[in-house]
Amino acid sequence: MLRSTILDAVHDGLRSLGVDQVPDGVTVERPANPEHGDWSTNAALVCSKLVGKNPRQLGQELMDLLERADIPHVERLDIAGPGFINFVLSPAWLHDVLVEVIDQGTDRYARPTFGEGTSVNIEFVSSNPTGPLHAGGGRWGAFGDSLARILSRCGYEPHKEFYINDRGNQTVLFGQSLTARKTGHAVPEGGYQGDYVSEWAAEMPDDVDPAQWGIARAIQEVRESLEGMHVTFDTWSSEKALVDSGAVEAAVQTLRSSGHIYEKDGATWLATSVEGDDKDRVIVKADGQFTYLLPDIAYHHDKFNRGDIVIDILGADHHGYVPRMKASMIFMGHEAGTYEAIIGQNVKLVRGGEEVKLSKRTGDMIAVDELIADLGPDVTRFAYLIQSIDTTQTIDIDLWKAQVSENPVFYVQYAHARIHSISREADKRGIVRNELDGVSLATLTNRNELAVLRHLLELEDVVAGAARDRAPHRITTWVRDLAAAFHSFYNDCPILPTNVDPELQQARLWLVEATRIGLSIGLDLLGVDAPEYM
RNA sequence: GCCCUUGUAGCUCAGUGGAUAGAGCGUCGGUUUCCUAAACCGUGCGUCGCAAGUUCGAUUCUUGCCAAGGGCGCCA
Repeated sequence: MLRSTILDAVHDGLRSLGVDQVPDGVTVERPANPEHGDWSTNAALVCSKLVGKNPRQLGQELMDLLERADIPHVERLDIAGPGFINFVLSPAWLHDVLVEVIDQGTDRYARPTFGEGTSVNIEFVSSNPTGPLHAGGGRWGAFGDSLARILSRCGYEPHKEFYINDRGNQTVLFGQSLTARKTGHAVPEGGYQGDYVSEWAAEMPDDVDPAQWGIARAIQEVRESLEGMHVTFDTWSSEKALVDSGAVEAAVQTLRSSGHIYEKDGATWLATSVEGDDKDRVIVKADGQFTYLLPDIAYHHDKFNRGDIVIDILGADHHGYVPRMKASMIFMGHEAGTYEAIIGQNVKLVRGGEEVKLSKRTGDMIAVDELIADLGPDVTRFAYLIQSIDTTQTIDIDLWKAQVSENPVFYVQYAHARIHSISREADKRGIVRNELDGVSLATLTNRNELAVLRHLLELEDVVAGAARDRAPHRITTWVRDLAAAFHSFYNDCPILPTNVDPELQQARLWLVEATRIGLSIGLDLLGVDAPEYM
């Protein structure tokens, strides 16, 4: 990589200027403003104090050395502002990027390797199996599935998992609600009021356990809804099966031998506060029943069989849960940091100018199905993935519906479709793209052409950053930027007309192909279709 | 009271320890005998919530305050 070559040269230069230990803060970065060159280093600013010179002076001396260092593609050096050294490169270095994209293709370009050898278990959605998935829950589906794709691209082996809470009070109430509706009685206190309960009750055969039948019905519904936006799971884990297997008792044994269990007020407590929790937690109540926490501990322990790292994606209302589970996993013998929780902020849904409160129990529902039916899977997923999971999201359904043909998803997809249109038109006109070896990329000098290449160059860093920071929305941002650069290029740089120089035409055809590769990679990571026609 | 997240353009949101803070939508104007106008180009726009600290440099990090949302059960 050219960046590391430049960084090495900077380090060498600093050493010969008397900086023995080059600080970590010395970096080589792409300046935001293209007028500041292609790469830039803050070396003189960071090191000036160490050698007792002012930044401009040190910068000048460093620049003199770098000019003699003969770094490939470097055309010119500038010192600017408080002491930045800017590297202006010949376009040839970006042409190398084009060759790299083409050589490596969709499968191998922008595929970091730092995750190799590590498996990651990602649990997400895991909504209560007592009804359809509401539109807020779709956010976790889109997020989790895309994160898995991104991690996979970085070499990790992701394992996507859905936990079915198919025992406990809620399931009993749900079963009772179904029975009540089926027999024409009132739904019990605290039961489920939604219209779907009546609909499902009508489907329910007479000779079944209502709770278990209802759960299976709900899970089928949730699974199909999520598949409707291309979200799938590798494992659907049953809480009931886990409890029946004796895993809970085994977990208690392990916790007991870890020495963090004690009895108080007739209950059994887990001393999670020694690992950062606010207070200790009850795991077995005075009446002998265990709390929800205990099966959860057993389950999270079990997930380590399917991942070196275990990630939960949880809604903001669960954030208080994280410290107790972190502590519990340490007690269960898992290294600190191998359990990780991503807290996503909630989704607000607005329809007809008013917020719709989502609750299965009261029956106020906008099912994710409904959203997908209105907007289509691509728009729905893109909408969920367009902003950071740390921000509360407001989805105004009327607005998205109205803008269904005029939104960022189509903008990006249109770029991809345009590329295929170019190929089709080239075929029609008998224009053949020659082997890349024989094509002179030096003809690509237009600022829009180079801008496309700069974006392609960024992709590997963007993918790596999205994986490390668990931030799929960075891919969304990148893909929009690449599409914008491509549309500008397309408008400014004709490709197929007869008056285009054949050399340039060939180079542009390859640039178009490289863009196609970039868009395909990005859209695939988001789980959004890359259409050939629009 | 304590904990988590957020506070950036009219709206919805990106972004960054640096050099003039960005995009979409909305406004107004322009571009098609030529590869998809679902596009492009131009136009306006900001005390980056407030205050202090760290730093050569803070919108970005730390602390306090203010505001919004979400949590603080022997519920799950």
